[in-house]
Amino acid sequence: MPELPEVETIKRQLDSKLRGKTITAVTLFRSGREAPRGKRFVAALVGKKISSVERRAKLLVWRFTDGSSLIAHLKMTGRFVFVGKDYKPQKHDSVLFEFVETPAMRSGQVIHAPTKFLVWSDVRKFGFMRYIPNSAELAGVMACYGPEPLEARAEELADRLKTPKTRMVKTALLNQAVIAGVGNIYADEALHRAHIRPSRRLGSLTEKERLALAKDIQKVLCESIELGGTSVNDYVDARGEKGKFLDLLRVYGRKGEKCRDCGTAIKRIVIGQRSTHYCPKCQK
DNA sequence: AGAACGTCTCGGCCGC
DNA sequence: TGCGGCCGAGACGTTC
Repeated sequence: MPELPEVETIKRQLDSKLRGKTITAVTLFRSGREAPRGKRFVAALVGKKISSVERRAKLLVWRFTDGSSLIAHLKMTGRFVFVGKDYKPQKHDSVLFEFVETPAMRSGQVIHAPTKFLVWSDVRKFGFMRYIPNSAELAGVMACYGPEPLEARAEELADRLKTPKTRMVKTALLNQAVIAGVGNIYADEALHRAHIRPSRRLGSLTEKERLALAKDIQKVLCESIELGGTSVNDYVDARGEKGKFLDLLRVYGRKGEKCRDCGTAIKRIVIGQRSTHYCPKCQK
């Protein structure tokens, strides 16, 4: 599923196409967790004008001009994809949004002239959308997350990797309250770059190692964003295109293949029920 | 059959 | 004995 670089890619596409537009229709194809209390969800959104689309951790945030917002989490297989006017809903689609540039008024009637269609689909239905009525409530949701790795200084990120001393570093990286937005792929990739084994306990890391890891987290995320993220299985961006970072992965999904640095076979273990990949020679 | 890019909840264990 | 912290297991649909 999308991690920070993939969500960031989608965020940029949504922001560039939806900023300033108004939602004119929301169609639900099935009930589900992604659209709690369907009618109210639709009623809350229709007529809202988007001031910007932002990202926090792996959440997408549509900010509306009236201070309310819509948050969306793609989890493993959620997707926002722009579609054409004659698009036929597919099996796992659940919501279709229609937008107009500016709602034209004539004799007190809103003239519907849709210019954009966006579909939300989710094969596994883990993802969700939630309408947030005011900025205070939104702030509450955001407060659950640790610092944004591309906004915080590396030193600040490194400091968050000190405790609890007995926690495995991989487990800490996956915890969104520690650092926001890092998921399974980029945790493994950053640890390889920093030459640190995923099973190391935080208490065993030197200050130098923590700082190196923090900087490698920032680097790998930036590099992936440049290439539109990583598509392992399902991920596509809002244009329906795959990310191109897959070929640059050094360990994730490369069990048995040679380490690009030393030629040793990449190992796969399980930590915190997540598959974890590392080079037994390069990572101490 | 087993695993999949995320996260939540629950139960058990450890240590103060 | 009580409680917080932490960890692992299981759950959430579906696909390949």
